[in-house]
Parts: sequence; structure tokens; C-alpha cells
Amino acid sequence: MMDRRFNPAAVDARWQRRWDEAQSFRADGTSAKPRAYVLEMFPYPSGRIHIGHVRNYSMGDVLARYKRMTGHDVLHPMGWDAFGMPAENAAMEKKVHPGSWTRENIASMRAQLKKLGFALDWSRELATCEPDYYGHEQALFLDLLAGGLVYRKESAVNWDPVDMTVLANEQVIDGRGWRSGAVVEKKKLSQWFLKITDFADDLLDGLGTLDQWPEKVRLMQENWIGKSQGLQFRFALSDSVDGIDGLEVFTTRPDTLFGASFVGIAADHPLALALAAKDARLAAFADECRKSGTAAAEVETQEKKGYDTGLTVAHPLDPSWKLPVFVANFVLIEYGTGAVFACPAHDQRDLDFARKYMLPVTRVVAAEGDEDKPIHDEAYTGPGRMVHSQFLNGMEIEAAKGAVIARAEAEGWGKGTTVWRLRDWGVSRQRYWGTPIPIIHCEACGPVGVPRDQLPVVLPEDVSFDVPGNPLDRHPTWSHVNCPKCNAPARRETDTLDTFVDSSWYFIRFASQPKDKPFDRAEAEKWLPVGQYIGGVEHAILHLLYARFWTRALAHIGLIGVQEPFTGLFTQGMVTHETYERPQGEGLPNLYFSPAEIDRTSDGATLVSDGRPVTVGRVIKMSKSKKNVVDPDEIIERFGADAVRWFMLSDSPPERDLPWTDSGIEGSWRFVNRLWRLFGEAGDTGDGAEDKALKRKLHQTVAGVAKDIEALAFNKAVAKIYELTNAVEKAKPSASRVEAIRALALLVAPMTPHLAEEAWSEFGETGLIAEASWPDVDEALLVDDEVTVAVQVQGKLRGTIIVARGTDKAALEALALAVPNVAQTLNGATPKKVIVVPDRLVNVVV
RNA sequence: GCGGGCGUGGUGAAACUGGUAGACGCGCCGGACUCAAAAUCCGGUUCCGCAAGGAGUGUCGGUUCGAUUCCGACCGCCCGCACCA
Repeated sequence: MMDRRFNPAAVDARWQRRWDEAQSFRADGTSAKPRAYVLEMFPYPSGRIHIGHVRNYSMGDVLARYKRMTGHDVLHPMGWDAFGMPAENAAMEKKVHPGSWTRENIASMRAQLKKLGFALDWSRELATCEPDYYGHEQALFLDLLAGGLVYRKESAVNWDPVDMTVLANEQVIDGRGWRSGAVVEKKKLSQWFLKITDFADDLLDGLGTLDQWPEKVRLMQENWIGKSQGLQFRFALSDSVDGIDGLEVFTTRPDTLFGASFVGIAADHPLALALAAKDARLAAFADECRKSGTAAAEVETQEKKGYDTGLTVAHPLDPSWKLPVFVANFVLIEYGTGAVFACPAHDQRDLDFARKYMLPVTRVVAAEGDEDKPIHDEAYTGPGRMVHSQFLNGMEIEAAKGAVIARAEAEGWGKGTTVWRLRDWGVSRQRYWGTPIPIIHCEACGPVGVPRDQLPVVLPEDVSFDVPGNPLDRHPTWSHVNCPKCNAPARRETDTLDTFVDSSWYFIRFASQPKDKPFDRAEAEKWLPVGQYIGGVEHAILHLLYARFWTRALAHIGLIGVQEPFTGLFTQGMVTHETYERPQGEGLPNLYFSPAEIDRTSDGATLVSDGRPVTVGRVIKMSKSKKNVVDPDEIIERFGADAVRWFMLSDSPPERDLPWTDSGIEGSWRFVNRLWRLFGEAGDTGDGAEDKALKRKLHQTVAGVAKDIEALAFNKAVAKIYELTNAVEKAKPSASRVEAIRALALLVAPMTPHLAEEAWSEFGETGLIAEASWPDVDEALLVDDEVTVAVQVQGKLRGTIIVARGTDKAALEALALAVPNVAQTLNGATPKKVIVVPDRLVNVVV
């Protein structure tokens, strides 16, 4: 067959249409087949699919198609995480409505995804910005409210005075708003909170059951939840200040109580605030503390500073022992009680502080023999026994902790407590483009839930973005309603929900989409939990933790019987690309060029426009600012969907970054054509004989590729397919070769489905390969009956022998010693020992 | 600072439970076909050496008949969290 060239421009669309018409990828839910729920994190409709999406969805697609071929009823849906700030920014900058901007983006991104031929059940597509999604979310919010998992509280937020909105912590850079550049203010606002802390223990324990999650993600969540056990206790204050006569502190080291040196309180601690009201110098110090608070790198080098309040507290185990109270810049109001007792000998921060303010340092824990060793500049945090600690002396640390807690509880001045880093989830956002919180504020009745028959609370379309702030606040009529309880004039809540709420339950809605309620429990439980969830590691904490919480919360109020939403989680690496840069001149940043402007050869790169060289920079994550991006559309145009998909799966392990290269995609395109030529030889059985070796190779490959796909080791599956292809190409025409060629089409069907379909129909099959079965494996063919055994002398390879599998040790030893090279190396010496591992190696030791 | 991960050819990487290091891809070198090019095909490609042979998985050391794999120390890179009491 000469010069057969695969033509994706014609082929891809044809099969995409056929799959559509046949509804090949619709999840059934009523079949007797085992069910498989394969899900990739749904995209934000920013406007264009980027190559990272292509990698993500290619992986999920291989798994989904493979599951279908192995007899599963597969749910593999797609939707849009469609609310969020970029739409409002576009509205302000381009004077378009966030809704039309978002919907147009969805339309063009959907078209892009379709061109890639993903095996998605498009009948279940959803967008979180449509009332038929967020209306149900409002119902769930009211359910959680009724279930006691939602509350309203005043809380301090980051307020951007120019954009007139709340900013998330991540949006505050060096104390300024990321868009406006305005200095961010702390502002107290009434906000809605979800009681995620009620589930802190359960979310932590649950991590232990997630054995198909990356260890890394579980650790990140564990740290985020941040469980600390210790003692909370009260110090009596020497003088009462505005009615404050004691200080509550929390410590994880109650054992070191006899090493106490001072008490530190946060600048925003009520006692500090009360004192600062009468002390200008303290007020100034507190201001300084607040300013230097958050900037990340700064914290490390930040000097420990304090302000002596002049007050003292009494030590709970010895009331005559007085400890000074400092306002200290390293004590955080957000954590614990905002006050600490300091034991400098065994805590580095406390030690730094104590040295600076000349406070006593007393060792209370010592390793064997170190009892009188002084503490210098390094706090001792290792194991040991208690010293200088009265009734605790001689105890191990853990025993001493228990003893102090027991005594505190018996004497009533403290108790054993658990403190969490995790805070309740504030979900109010002063934004337009989000799910309206279904609440009506009435002067007489307070906040009242919108009655169910009035859901969804739909976002008004007639809004303007001429002035900063939330357009819902300014809308002439939208917020003016009557109280559902007393019918008096009232005001609608104008805050919307954090978009993380939208993504906390979309996987349930995918599984079941009734019109009249968020989901049908029985239907949803058929599919849930998601068997394999695939996405970027950037969602390791927030999204995945919120989704775990939301699922538990729904279970708690009896709406669903699932605790963990995702049984298997896979976090894929990024697609990276080298950068092309050139200095612009002194003091100016380097100028970057896009790959399209560059002529890249094996030994360098030049700019096409002037022919002069540019520096080839590091291979990093694709980003607009570095211009190292490639456009999937262009690539699909040139090489077709299959070559792109194949490249996304080749070479790099999926959890690692994948460097994009032009030669790589060209290599994939070459392989697509190689296969296509090979498929053209499926009619040639030669003399019709069997090729035992090829047959064996085929069955080994089928088994190996299946194992690799199930382990998501796509790069290994790809390598095995290359090996088989090489073997088939080299083999002489035979019945086995034809069998192998046909099987090869099935093997690549999950990865390069258009090519596989085209071959399948050329083979004369009338059905779709997408609906065909994965080839059977003959177990007997998985092992070779001849093996190559390595022969070593002193652990160094001296030759190999080919023997029948299972040859016994004595025979192997004799054969090995007969290898000429072995005799030569031994040079007459008598072997001291011969180690024989059957079917593997013989090692002669002298 | 704490927690985690990773270091293998020119390059992306493979190597089952400690058993022939470098499969497979990219690149490169040589050849065939062609007037020529593209496409395709064949051969080679860890390093040193003409070869025999020797060295080799970040560095140093250990365990072992045998270590990319196990243990210890160190170096480098990447990621997450971060004054968390």
C-alpha cells in the first residue's frame, strides 16, 4: 500500500457525528453492567481551551473509553464552572454583560472540546450560571440552613475601597488589591458561614480511607485542617482592665508550664485593644504589628518585637509567681485564643523574644545527662524527661502533658482542648455574577429563607457595571420585596455565594438531573462516589475539601448516603514549554516571544522577523506573560485530534509536567500515519500460517496496556503499543499478523479514536469501535517458554544463556560454567559459591 | 522554619517484590529511494577505547553473591504550608 496518508480533516468530524447520532457515550444507569463514573474537573469558561485542558480531558477520555470497552456503563460528563470574577472584569473592561460573555465562551469552548472527539455524555451538560443549576443550589443552601449548618456572623474581611468589594486573601498582594492596587482595609461585614468545622474531625479521619488519593494531597488537607491537642487555661490578671480580669491561653505543651517566662497577646486581643485606647505608644505599636502581618517572605526575617503592658498574671500552679504580659508581634489573633504562655527554653520564637527583652530562660525538659546544660540560642524541642518542674520531675513529655491537664481539670483552671486551623467557610461575596443567596432580610423577622415555590431567585439581567461595587445593591427594584413571613416591606440579600459552592456538588447533579429538585437520591447513589476524578493539583485543598464537606453535610441532613465524593483522585502535571527571550536594555525586563515568532533548530532559536538569535529559556508552565503558549485549535487544524491526544499521553508520566515540543507532536503525527499504513495491510494473511512469537507479543501487549491504563500510566501503555507496532511491521504476513493489526486498532481506540474508527470500518466492521469490546487475553500466551538467563561472575555480566523456562538449578549452573567467557574470567579459579535464580540469573562467586 | 517530592544518555523517560540499566519516543549520525526535496524505509546512537576491555543511575559511605531499587550522611532542584502557640 503506497503513500497512504491519514486525513483527519475529513475523518475526525465524520466520526464525531456518528458518535453523536448513535449516542454512544450516553450513560444508561438502568443496565446490569458495572458502573464507572469518570470525571475531570470542569473548566472555567475563560474563552478558549488551553493545552492543559486537552491533557486533562485526554486522560479521562482514555479511561472512560477503556471502561466502556471492558463492559462498563460509563458516566463521563462535562459542564462549566461558569460564575466568577473574570466575567465581571470583562463586563467592566469591554462593556459586555457577564452572562453573554460567559455563554459565548461556553459555546466556543464546547466546539473546541467536540473537535477533540471526547467520549462525553453531552446530554448531561450543565453550567453553574444557569437558574436550572443555581436554583437547586439555593434549595440546598436552605436545606443546610434548616439543618443548622449555616449561620450569619460579623467578620472582618479584606475590603478593596476602589472596587468596593471583598477580596479573598489570595487577591491581596502586599496589602493591596490585585486589580485596583488600592490599600486593602479591614472591614466588618455580616457574612454567611457554613459550619465546615463541625466536620473537621470527620474530614480528617476520612483522609485515612482515601487510599486512591495521592499521599501529597492527603497531607496538604491534613495540614490545612490542622488539628492540635493541648490545654486551654486561664491566667488571673494582676489588675482588671475594662472588666477583663483574666487571659485564656492555649498550648500544646502544657508539660513545659514550669518553664514559663512571660505571656504574649496579639495586637488585636481585646486586652490589647482596651489598653491601647489609653496608651498612644501601645496603639502605635499595635498598628505596626498589623501592617507587617501578612507579607509572606517578610515573616521569616521579621524580628520578634513586644510591648510591655506592665500587667502581670499569676502562674496557675504557683499564684505567687508573676509573669509579665507583653503585646507581641508574633502572636496571631486568628489562632487559638490570641494569647500564649511562652516557654523560651523549648520554643524558638519565645526564646528569640526572651533574649531580646532579657526574660528568664529555664530548661524543663532534658535528654539523659543534659539536665544542667544551659540553653543558648537554640530552643530544645527534642525528647527527654521533665526537670525543674516540681511534681512533674522525671516524667516523659507525654506523661507530663497528661498530668498537667488532669490537674488543671481537677482544680478547675483549665481543660484539655483541641484547636483547629480550619475556619468556618465564609461564603458571602459582594459580587453580581454568582448564585444569589436565597434570603430576605426583614426588620421584624430578621433573615428569612425565600419560600421554595419562589426559587430560583434569578439574577436580574438589567444591570450596569459603570461604577464599581455590586450592581445588585444599586438595582432599582430587584432587592425590594416583601417579607415572606409578615409581608412587611423587606430587602433581598444582595450578596452571592462563593463560586466554590457551585463546584461542591456539580458531580452529584451530573449523576441525576431532575427538574424539580437538586438530585434524586437513588439515581445519584447509583453512580456516586466518582470512581476516578482527574484534575490539577492547584485544587488539592479548597475545592476538594469543600466538596468533601458539602457531600458530608448533605449526608448529615439525610439527602444522600455518600460520605466521600471521590474514591480515586489523580492530579495531573502541567503542560510546559520553553521560553524565548531577549534583553531589552538596562533596567528593563526581558522581552518574550511566542513560539510562532521563532525559528527553532536543534542548536538554537532565532526570531523570524529579524533572523537574529534569541535566548532559549527555561521550560516552564505555559503563561500569557511569558508567551510560551500553544493554541490547541491550531494544532488540531494541522495534525488532527488523534495526534494531539496521542502526544498528550506519550513520554511523560501523567503526574509529571509534560514539555510541549514541535518535534514531539510531529512524532505523534508520524505514528498516526504509521498505524494508518499498517491498518491498510489487514487483508494480507500471507500463507495463512500462525506466527507464534507475534501472537505472544500481542497478548502480552493487550494485558500490559490494560494494566497500564487502569493505573493511569498512559506513557507506559503508549510505549508498549509502539513496541507491538514495531514487531508487527517487522513480521512477515500471516494470519497472526492480521489478528495483531486488528487488535492494534482496538488497543489505540481509547487514545486515537478517530483513526481507530476509520480502520474498523475499513476492516469491514459495521459497528462502532467505540462500542466494541477490549480484546481477550489468552493467559497461556503471557509467559514465554524460553528465557534468557544472565550469567555473572562476581556480580558482573559475562554472558547470557537461552534455556527452557523452569530449567533446574543444577542444569543452569552447569550451562553457566560452560560459557567460554566465564571460564576465561575465572582463569582456573574454583568457584566458592554459585548463586542460581531460576529463569533469571546465575552468579559465580570466587 | 515545617511537610512532601524528585535527581538515570544530547533529551522526555523505562526497569516486576534487590537480579542483563537505558525499553519506547524525540534528536542526532550514516545509508537506501529521488534530478531534487518532502514523505517513507534500513542501520547506528550512555561514556572512554581501533579493539580486548573498563567506567557508569546527584555525591560519599554501608548492607548484600548482586543496589537505580534497601540504610546513613551530604549536595542540588521543585511543590505545598508558614510567626499555628
